[in-house]
Amino acid sequence: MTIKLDDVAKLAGVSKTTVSRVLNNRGYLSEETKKKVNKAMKELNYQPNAVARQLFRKKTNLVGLIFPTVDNPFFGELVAELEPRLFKAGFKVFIGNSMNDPEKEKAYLRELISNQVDGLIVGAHNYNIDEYMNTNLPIVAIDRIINKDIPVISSDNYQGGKLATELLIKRGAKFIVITDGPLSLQTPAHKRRQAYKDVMKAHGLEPRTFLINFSWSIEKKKRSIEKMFQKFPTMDGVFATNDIDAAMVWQTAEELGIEVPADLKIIGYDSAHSTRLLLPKLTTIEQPISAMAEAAVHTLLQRISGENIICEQVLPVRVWHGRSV
Amino acid sequence: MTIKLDDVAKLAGVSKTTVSRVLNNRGYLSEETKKKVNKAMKELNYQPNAVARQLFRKKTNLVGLIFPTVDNPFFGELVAELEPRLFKAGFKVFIGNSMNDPEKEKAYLRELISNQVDGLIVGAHNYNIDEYMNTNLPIVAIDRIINKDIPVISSDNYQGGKLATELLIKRGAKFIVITDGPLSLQTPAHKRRQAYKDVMKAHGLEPRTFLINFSWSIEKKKRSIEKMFQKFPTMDGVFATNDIDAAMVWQTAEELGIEVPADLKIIGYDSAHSTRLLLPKLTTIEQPISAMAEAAVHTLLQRISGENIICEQVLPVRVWHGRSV
DNA sequence: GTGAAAGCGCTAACAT
DNA sequence: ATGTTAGCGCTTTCAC
Repeated sequence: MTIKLDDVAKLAGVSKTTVSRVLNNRGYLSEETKKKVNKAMKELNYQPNAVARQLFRKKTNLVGLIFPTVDNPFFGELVAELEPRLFKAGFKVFIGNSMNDPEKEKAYLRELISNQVDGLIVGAHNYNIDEYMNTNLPIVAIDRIINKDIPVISSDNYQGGKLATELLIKRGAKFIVITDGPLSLQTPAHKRRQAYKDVMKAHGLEPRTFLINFSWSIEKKKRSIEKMFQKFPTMDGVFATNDIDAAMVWQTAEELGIEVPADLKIIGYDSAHSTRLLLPKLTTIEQPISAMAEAAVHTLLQRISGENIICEQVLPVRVWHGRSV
Repeated sequence: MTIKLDDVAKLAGVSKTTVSRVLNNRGYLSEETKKKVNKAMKELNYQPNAVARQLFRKKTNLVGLIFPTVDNPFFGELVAELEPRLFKAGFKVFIGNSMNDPEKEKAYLRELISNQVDGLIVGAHNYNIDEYMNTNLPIVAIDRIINKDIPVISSDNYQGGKLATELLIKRGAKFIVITDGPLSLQTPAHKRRQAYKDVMKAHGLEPRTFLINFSWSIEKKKRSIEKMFQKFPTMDGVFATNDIDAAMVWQTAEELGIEVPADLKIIGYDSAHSTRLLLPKLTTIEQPISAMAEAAVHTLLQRISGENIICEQVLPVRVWHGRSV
């Protein structure tokens, strides 16, 4: 049995109200009473029940995070940057890894709403989900379009795609393939592909897309990449829209005896801290993860406090110069 | 204003009790009533308030996860493996990144207890924290000793340290340095160092430890590693107790013109999925992350359901053969 | 089969 | 300066 307010009150010889007042430091209290109550709380090792408070206050100080998986350097770093900022602002964090499964995402959404979270930060890359529409919960999306009313934080995907493609071309690549997820996902990240196409066309080169789904297993991705090499034997450049895929392309090239960057130039995307530490030689587009987290939390807090600012925030990217291009 | 049970009851023309029964599928109900109520719930888009339920039931179906940071391939993968298993078992997940800050860990612990979590999985590597003692909350620790009553899941750290050291020696290294965190942390991972020492001594070699604290910044780690090379100019082997450090050692060696593995052999530890994808050439000790997550969840669920099994579970490790040794 | 009423632990009017 | 009481949204005895 856990200790509750009433137990403390009885031990201190006062009413529940008084204990509550001490707990919340509200109203008039004599020093003596405060001391008595504090002593009783210590003695019983009293911990207030947050659930009861939440019910009364209709505020939980809980924020839900829905992301594909934390087991990916980009999302891992993003969550690691979000969480302490939210904690500092007084929020605890629920996490849900949707693995890009719409059913799981829906389930999370329901659970989180049911748990009365005060807000949501969503970075999962899913198909349209009605549940987002029927709620006036404060939500912020990262790199994802949910609907017009939900603010989106993203990095400059068009610029990133442009920088990547131009760099490959500048270094002499002509047969450049972009690896990307399905277009059916509504994400600003598709601007990377648009930029790629635009730049290719501007240089009189033919754009080619090869599908690699983010949520495929490692084995399936690996087989797909091998197929890509078969399908495009004269390929001399790859723009992979995330670093893990870029690393797998590089690995496959090595297995096939293809020299990087001499025979094949590879550029990735994301450049999370841990990726840069493990594979600094990978040339890649660096997303400002920390700044994105900052913007997301800032915007969410604004929303929670009632400011109904609708906006899209686009943060700058830059090239991380490794040795793969 | 949110829709509550009472609103549904009114619209359906029944009592709260009946709606609650429909919601929980309990007791006798006529088909007709069920239909009426379900219709009303749909119409109002009713979502039950989990907080109110939690207060009544004294069960939250919430589990807290306390880890240093999800922005590290090992912990990221661990959390990614824990979360879906807990979700499947009906639990939602709170996450707290302690960054090995005891104050933050204490704060999390208090918050989570206050939030009435049903259980805790702790993998943060901290100094002793009293708060763990004064609770009879079901807890499972990963690679960490909290007290005798708390089950520990770990991989076979002694065997890992032995395999690593023996491999370095077998390939001809003689001046082998281990990089490790401070001994003051109570973690079974210290057995890696013990195994290293034992094996070195058995081969008549002198063990040498170089401190690299997990929670140092990248820059500080980098400077430390550079110092290590200065301090031990004849070093020909490094056993890094995590892969990120191993990668940094390798990177520094390259900058200094030292050939790996010819002049310097490096072996890491952890071998998370994403690390293996990014840097498959790193020879390292592979922890069975998925099996550890499975064991942790299984044990926690047992504890939550009241079985008071005290146990230490040690799972096997193996060598990932890259090209750095 | 269905409803009225009490209570989970806490807070805040409204007394006194 | 402190206590009494009602109520947050839900579930569950106990009646009918």
